[in-house]
Amino acid sequence: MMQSQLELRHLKTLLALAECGSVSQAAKRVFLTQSALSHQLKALEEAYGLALFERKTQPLRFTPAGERLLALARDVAARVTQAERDLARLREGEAGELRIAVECHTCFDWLMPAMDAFRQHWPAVELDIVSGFHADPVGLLLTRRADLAICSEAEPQDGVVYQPLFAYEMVLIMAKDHPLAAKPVWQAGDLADETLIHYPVPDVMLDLVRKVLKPAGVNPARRTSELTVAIIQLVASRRGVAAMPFWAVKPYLDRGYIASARIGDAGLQSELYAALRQDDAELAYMHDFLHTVREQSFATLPGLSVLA
Amino acid sequence: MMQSQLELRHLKTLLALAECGSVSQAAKRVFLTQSALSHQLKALEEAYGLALFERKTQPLRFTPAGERLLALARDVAARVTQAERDLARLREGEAGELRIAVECHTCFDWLMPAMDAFRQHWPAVELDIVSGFHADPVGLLLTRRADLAICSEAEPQDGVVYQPLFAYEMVLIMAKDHPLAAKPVWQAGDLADETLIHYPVPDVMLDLVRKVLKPAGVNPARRTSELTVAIIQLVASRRGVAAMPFWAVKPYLDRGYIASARIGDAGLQSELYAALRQDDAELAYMHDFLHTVREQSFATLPGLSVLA
DNA sequence: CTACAATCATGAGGCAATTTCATTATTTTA
DNA sequence: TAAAATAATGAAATTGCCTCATGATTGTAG
Repeated sequence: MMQSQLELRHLKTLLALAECGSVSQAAKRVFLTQSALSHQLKALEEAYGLALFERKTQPLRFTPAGERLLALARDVAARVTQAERDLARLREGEAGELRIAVECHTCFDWLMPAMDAFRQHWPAVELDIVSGFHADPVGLLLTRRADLAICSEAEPQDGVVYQPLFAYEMVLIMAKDHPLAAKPVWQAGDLADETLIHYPVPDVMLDLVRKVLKPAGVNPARRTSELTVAIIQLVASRRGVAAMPFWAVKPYLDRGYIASARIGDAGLQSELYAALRQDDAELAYMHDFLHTVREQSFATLPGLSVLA
Repeated sequence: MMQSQLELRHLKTLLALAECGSVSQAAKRVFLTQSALSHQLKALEEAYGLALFERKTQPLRFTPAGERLLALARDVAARVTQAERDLARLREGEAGELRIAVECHTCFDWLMPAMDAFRQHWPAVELDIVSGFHADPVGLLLTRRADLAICSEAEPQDGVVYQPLFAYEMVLIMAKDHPLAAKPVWQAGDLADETLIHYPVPDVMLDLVRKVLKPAGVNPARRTSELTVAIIQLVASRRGVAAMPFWAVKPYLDRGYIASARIGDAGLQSELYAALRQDDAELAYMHDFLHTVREQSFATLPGLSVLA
């Protein structure tokens, strides 16, 4: 007994498990196999001679013992993170500059909370948003008008490195009484006679157009709006359909304002990357910002998946 | 960079290092080799890109970065210990009985603080001391009049297990103006014409008599006293010499009240073990008590060494 | 109710991280 | 200044963790 010593790795596993509710999902979160986590948890339970979870349920439930260890994990993880931030500041100093270029409207939903959290930890880093929806946010990086760019593809470019943030599914939303509202999966052709409502940005920045409609030669009517809530309202009022991140529309779906459908049989997967200048790639506050974004986003947005 | 993830193992190493002041001593404390710790610390420093210690000094000093990690270690270690205690209570319940048989007078010096700390953590465990200085404390165990016995030797016995506590050196103390006060090492023969002052216990419980004088056939005059301070006073008043644990007399040596000498060329090493009934050997509160004793003792008594 | 999909458990085997060993370098002490 | 103690280093060895492959179990759809 007590053969395997408790390690931070175990606590991180517990945190992932609590967030994901299943061993296999948690495994993806910590970049290990389901098997690895299963072994790890079994070892933990044997070490303490206590059941830590009830596995027969979905999502799995923690026993009181499991809850106690989970509380330790939350507590310790926060302290470790804080200590490592302090070390990074000792190494690189407190100050820096972080101007963020954003090309997607919905990004603000997760960007704002992340920036708020980051500001607490790095008060001396100058945070800024480079607004205006540029077709080429990476260009801003190289011309030093921004230090970090959010983008949906990692096109290799000299002097630029890409850090994966997360992936999610874009769903099609429509009025609840739309004739095709019951159809669980829409194909490109189903959109031919619809009005597509989207943000006022170039087509290359619209995943639905770029990855689905254009390849299929489908070209529906268009209408634009700046605000997410406005788009939702237009959709609910049968003025058209829109493609939105699942996490952005889930609250409206839950309340029954609108209906949603998968786009194509496999669904339309979107990815988000952060682009940085190679020189900045090792800066601690950059890493910490990206870490904060992932942590905040996974904790608050439903349906996210990890991105290698 | 950041190749090796921080683990609790590293934090434990830091704690040992802070307590011992040297890598090789710390290595003994955590039951690893000096080399292992050296590699470990180097990896830590490389992972954070920071020097954590100044090695050119004795005892070694922590840099600000090292201090920060050390603070994390103290903080986290305490929380982990507390959580594991809670788990143990979930597993085995809060209550229990812990009657301690003690055969050595000085033991009370470290036993009392340890019992105080333990009482905080296990309020429902009935703590008691079985007093009277029995020649056979292990007998009390088997007759169930005690649950734990402190003893200086681990004589194998059926149904009894021994847990090492710590080891220390017994030194000879004498008046500062004693003719042999400058002699750094005393041999058995040097005691022939002295008066030996000791606690009123059987000879088998006096390491000096049992391990040194008897084998050499030396039989000095005797005098007894119950109290450590009284013995110190008698020694300082040139009424005789005494053998005492180094940690018990260090304060008096530092203040110059008495002088001390090593007993025999290798010194007289004493060891302390806790004896338990085999049935009780897995009880969490027993383990925790032993752990508390070691922790408290190493933290407060000078010159202790670990015991396999 | 059965079949399929998803999740979890388990044992064997591979591999990488950590430890030990052996040695050299450095610092402290006598 | 020599000797003793402590620390660093590289290579070898061990340990332990992870992955793979597979079987068991649970949940779900037809």
